[in-house]
Amino acid sequence: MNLVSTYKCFCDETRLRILNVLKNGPLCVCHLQEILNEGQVKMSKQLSYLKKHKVLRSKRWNNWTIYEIQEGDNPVLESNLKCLQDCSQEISVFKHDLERWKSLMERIGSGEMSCPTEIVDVSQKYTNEISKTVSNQNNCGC
Amino acid sequence: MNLVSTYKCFCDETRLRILNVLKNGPLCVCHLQEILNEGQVKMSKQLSYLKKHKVLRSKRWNNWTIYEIQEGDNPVLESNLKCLQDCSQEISVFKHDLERWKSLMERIGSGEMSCPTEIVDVSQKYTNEISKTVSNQNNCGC
DNA sequence: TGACAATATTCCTATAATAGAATATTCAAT
DNA sequence: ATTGAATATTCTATTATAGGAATATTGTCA
Repeated sequence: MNLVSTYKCFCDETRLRILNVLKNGPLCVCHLQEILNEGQVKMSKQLSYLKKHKVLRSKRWNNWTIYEIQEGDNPVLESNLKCLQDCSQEISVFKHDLERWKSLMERIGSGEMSCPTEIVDVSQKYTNEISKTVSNQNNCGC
Repeated sequence: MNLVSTYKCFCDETRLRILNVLKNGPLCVCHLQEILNEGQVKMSKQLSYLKKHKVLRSKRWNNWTIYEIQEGDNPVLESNLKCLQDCSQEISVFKHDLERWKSLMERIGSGEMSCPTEIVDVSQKYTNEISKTVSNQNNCGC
């Protein structure tokens, strides 16, 4: 069943952490490795797992593979991604990952890293948003 | 992580079928066995799995164990149960299970089965509702 | 071309999950 | 007490999953 396959994507901590980070925008494997502080094999495998199950898609940019969330026609996926959004401030692993995501974005924005232009764009968009004060809302008590 | 444990409850077809049926009201193990047409061990184990993970709760009534959905403080659970609701007319296993649920309810309502009073009540409520025409709405395209 | 960076894959092992057969438990009725 | 119905548990075999080490692939650059 297709439903089962979507839920399986959500029933592993590493995969949830990946999704929690990627909902802010696309990233390369090495970025995710750094943010989650996990090994290369683990990361690569879970990313391809999520890709195989149509939750992520990927593209190549030179040496890098950029992964991003594939939204579209899966309401179960959509609704649970929204739930992750609501949870991310309550669950400490998620919060820490997002903090590391922010500092990575700042580092990328400052130009001290070679990195796909698409990711640089994400970081620029982020740094623009901080200037108008980011508000962290959470309505869901999970 | 607690989230993972909730999602694990949704990533097995049998468990999804159980939840799909139980959202109409409590049932005994033997009813679920009949509706899903599955073995006793399989049913009993999946039910206790869902109970262990706080998705179901159970009570005893004579020889029978009545299982029902334990709603309350888990937004992820709640939101995915709602999604099952929306899906149940699109996914044929779910639809067939609900049809078998209906005919079981009618059989119980007609008094030809010995069965916990609580379940009889469910069947009575259901037969009352048919008289005012049941409407099957689905908004979620999964 | 050779070296190197980023990523993917293969091989292997450990652990978890699923479910059937047989058995045990619980409770009511006789 | 014994039987029988409903349910749970144990034992076991099979399959799935996760992730590390080693290796392969892909693409850049000197």
